[in-house]
Amino acid sequence: MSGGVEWALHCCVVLTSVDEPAPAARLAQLHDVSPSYLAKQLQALSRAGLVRSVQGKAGGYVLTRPPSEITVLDVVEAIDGPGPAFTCTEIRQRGPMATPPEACTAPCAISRAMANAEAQWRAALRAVSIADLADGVRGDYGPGALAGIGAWFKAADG
Amino acid sequence: MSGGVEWALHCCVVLTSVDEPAPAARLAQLHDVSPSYLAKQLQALSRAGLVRSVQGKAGGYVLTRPPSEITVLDVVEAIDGPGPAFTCTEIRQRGPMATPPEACTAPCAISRAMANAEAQWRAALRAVSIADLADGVRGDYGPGALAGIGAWFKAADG
DNA sequence: GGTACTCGGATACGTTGTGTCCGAGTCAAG
DNA sequence: CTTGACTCGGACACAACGTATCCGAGTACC
Repeated sequence: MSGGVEWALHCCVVLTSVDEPAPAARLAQLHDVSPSYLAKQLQALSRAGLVRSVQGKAGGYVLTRPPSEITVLDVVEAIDGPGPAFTCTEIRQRGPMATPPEACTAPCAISRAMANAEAQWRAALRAVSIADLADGVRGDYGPGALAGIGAWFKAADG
Repeated sequence: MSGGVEWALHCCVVLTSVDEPAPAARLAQLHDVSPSYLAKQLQALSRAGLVRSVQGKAGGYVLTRPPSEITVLDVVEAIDGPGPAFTCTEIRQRGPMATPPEACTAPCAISRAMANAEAQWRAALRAVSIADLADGVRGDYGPGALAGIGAWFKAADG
């Protein structure tokens, strides 16, 4: 899985606690990661419609929906792509003992098992929202953690 | 995910219906895939202890356990590696607003959500055995399908 | 003892992910 | 209205992993 997913999720949680647009460079400075590469991930979130970009002097990124309406699965699919990780090549239709195509209307047993497992995975990610993650952070480090980050964004530098 | 997982799973199902050792070249011929590359996957299965290789003139691969004792997860981990797909970089400990290390005894909320989803995925794969896959194939194409493949292995050519 | 067949690891190639850069567009200020 | 500076957006190199291949070591059979 792409490592940029972690960055994108952290950025979404941070965007929960800031009301003004947050520039990509500032988010990169906060997490101490490559600004150029983080910009790429935020562009992907923008294409997926999860965040909205405002340009100009005081521009940046803002969430398009309330955090409770954005699931972790949305972010993962925006970065890694919506396609399933396992792709069936239909090798059962190849070779000397190939299964005839008329018998291949339904996916094979292997494909079904993998698809079912991925469905479970997606369901678990769909059940968690960005708001839930923010609540988890508050529960771990206290309510002041996210508030402090929100205040840091307004300050000149860190 | 590595595409070789599909090949390995198909090979394990086929090995269910053959009692004599099956050479890698023959399995590749059956599936119409690259013999050299399939050999690499079978070597991975051998290292994981799922199959045992017998050398010599009538050599090949055989399952080390009954098919009901080999799970799909075992095969996936043997090919793709046992490590989790999502790896937490602990970026919360970096940057100007870094979380102090003494507060990072437990994984962060994001890491927990991803780990939970992967646990669901693994559980689904662990619940399906190679014997279950073979039963599914028999249910789809009739009992003669796997038996025919077993007979094909004894024949001279296909 | 010879032979032919098998696996096993070491070796190139291609694609995807990673990281970076500069230009187009836009809002704010003067 | 002009200027300016800051923002995003897409296009451009680099690296790592997955893909594909080959030849040598070992073994059972003849």
